[in-house]
Amino acid sequence: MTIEPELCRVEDALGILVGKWKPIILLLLLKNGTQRFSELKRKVPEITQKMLTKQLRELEDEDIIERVVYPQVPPKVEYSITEYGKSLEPILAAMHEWGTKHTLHKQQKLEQESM
Amino acid sequence: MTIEPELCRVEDALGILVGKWKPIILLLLLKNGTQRFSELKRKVPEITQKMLTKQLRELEDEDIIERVVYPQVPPKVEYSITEYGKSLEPILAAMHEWGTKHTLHKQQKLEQESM
DNA sequence: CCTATTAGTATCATTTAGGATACTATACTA
DNA sequence: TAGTATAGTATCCTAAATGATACTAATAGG
Repeated sequence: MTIEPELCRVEDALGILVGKWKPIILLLLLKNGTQRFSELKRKVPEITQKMLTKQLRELEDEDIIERVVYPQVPPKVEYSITEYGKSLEPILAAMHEWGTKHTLHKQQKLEQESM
Repeated sequence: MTIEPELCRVEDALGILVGKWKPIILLLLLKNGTQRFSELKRKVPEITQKMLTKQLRELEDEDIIERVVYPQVPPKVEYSITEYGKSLEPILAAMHEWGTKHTLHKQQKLEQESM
């Protein structure tokens, strides 16, 4: 296996996770299931509507999440992780595990430096 | 476990992998071991020296790679993955695996749409 | 009739990432 | 003595991501 195709596959996965708000959106949906636009907005107040919409659309375009519009007024739109999207969980789990170790690693480094 | 610390850990890992050239640099070093600056440059000709330097420095700052300078002229600097950096491999592997499936998924989607 | 509600868009501004190009030091070689 | 090689810096510029703010439609409730 040369490096090139391997790189592409890695970057495919990375491309889907990258975006200032995508990880938290995915974690929220994975954890709490189907949620309305306004619920997500409420749980991540720092995000602007424009950004929330944009990140949701991008995830939807990749079939990671599903968008269901109810024909009501005021509008109701629900988002949920697709079965396919759930396949990202091992990656997120691996990152979470690594990140936890990394936090320790950084702390130890700081302690060393201060001695 | 609330979402916040979980998110931070995920973003720590993500932050280290994100950067236009970081994945390929890591894959090259993981695959081929210690390499000089110029070797990396040769294998990734599209990258500018400035960017290569920058990405290498960022990886070094996180202890993912190690930089060894030989006091020679012309200069010789070797880069290698640290033991700690090797712990990123499961993440890269998970991404690679996922990306491979994702490529298939996209192909199937295209075929469906063209029917 | 006025107001709140929801899930957005539209427009503009700012920030961050990335790129192009030129420059450097110093020893070795032709 | 001019040219080459290496691992960078410095400066300027462009493009992409993100943010702030204001706006919309249509209905229900007071």
